[in-house]
Amino acid sequence: MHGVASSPSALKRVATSAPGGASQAQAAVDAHRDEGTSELFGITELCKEFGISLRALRFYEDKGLVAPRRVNGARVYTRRDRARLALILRAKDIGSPLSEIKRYLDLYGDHGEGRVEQLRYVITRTDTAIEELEQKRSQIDATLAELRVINASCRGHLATRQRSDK
Amino acid sequence: MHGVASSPSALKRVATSAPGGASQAQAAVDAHRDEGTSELFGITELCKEFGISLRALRFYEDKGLVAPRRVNGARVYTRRDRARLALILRAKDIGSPLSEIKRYLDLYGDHGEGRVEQLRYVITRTDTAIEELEQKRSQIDATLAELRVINASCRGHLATRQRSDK
DNA sequence: CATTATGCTTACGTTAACGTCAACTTCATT
DNA sequence: AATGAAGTTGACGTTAACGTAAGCATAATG
Repeated sequence: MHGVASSPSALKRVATSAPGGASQAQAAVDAHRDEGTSELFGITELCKEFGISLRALRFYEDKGLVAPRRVNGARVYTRRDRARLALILRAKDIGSPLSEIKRYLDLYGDHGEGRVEQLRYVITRTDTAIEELEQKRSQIDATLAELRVINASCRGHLATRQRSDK
Repeated sequence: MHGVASSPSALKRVATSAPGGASQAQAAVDAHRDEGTSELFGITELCKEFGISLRALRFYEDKGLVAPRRVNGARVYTRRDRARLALILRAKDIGSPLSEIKRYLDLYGDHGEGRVEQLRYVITRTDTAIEELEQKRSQIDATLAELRVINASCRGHLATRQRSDK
């Protein structure tokens, strides 16, 4: 419950951030307000949508993970910003520290178009990222196996106890 | 590499903490000194065996996770202390915070072994840990899929570039 | 027009799990 | 006696990821 997947809102996020997320009735109601403006988001809007705090989102900005435009000082997020945020949170749920996430985003980031050097960079970067994730995955598998053994063993002992307690 | 099982020495620990750990030749040499005393360990001894720092072990003591005896102020660990430490580190690798580990150990505490309540605790704890890890695993799988798509796409573009560059 | 509501920035606080220093004491050798 | 290795206890530093509060500006609303 701690350390690993310590985000209590992971499920909620998956649910609410799905392309067809909020109830369609509500979406229809909102539509007459959002018509044509639905490409821009305010900070609270985005935070509610993803279940994070304002402070957190601003913090991500400080760390250079997102860079919304400003209108009278106020942050205005585009669909791309929203997409980046989604990536950030997914990476976070996986357990990556923000520093790593930044590196990941920096390479994926504003790649105008496929400049050859850029392409090579992205390729090697994703290669190592993939390797790392695969390692992580196998670590998780190993731990899962151990946990299952422990769990089963405990259940066994417990059953024995209860039999002998009769 | 972060968050989950972030201990780089996990494997080493498994290897070096095996009952036949240090080279048997050395063990034989030590034997004439340790004969009958081999049940006690110094702090550096234990730390080396488990690949942790002195500071860390003392820290665990501060947190009440271990309580070695003192001989002239110096810490002296018994086999039971060593066993506790092994448990602590295993739990840590799973991702439990020290506070949780303490609760677990307190339950396990002086009551010899397998008290029913402790068994139940371990079972529910591993149950939730397993669920969390499974979620994380599927998240990783999703990200891996995405990364592979990006990677392949980049390789494709790169190939195209090189053909047209000829 | 006064009150909320919302947002911004700056700055200090917090928790976890140690690392790093400094300043000794104790023990075994040389 | 002196040296060096190993141990001890504070005290302060560090990284990550925010939380909380303070103070100020703007914007919407009764």
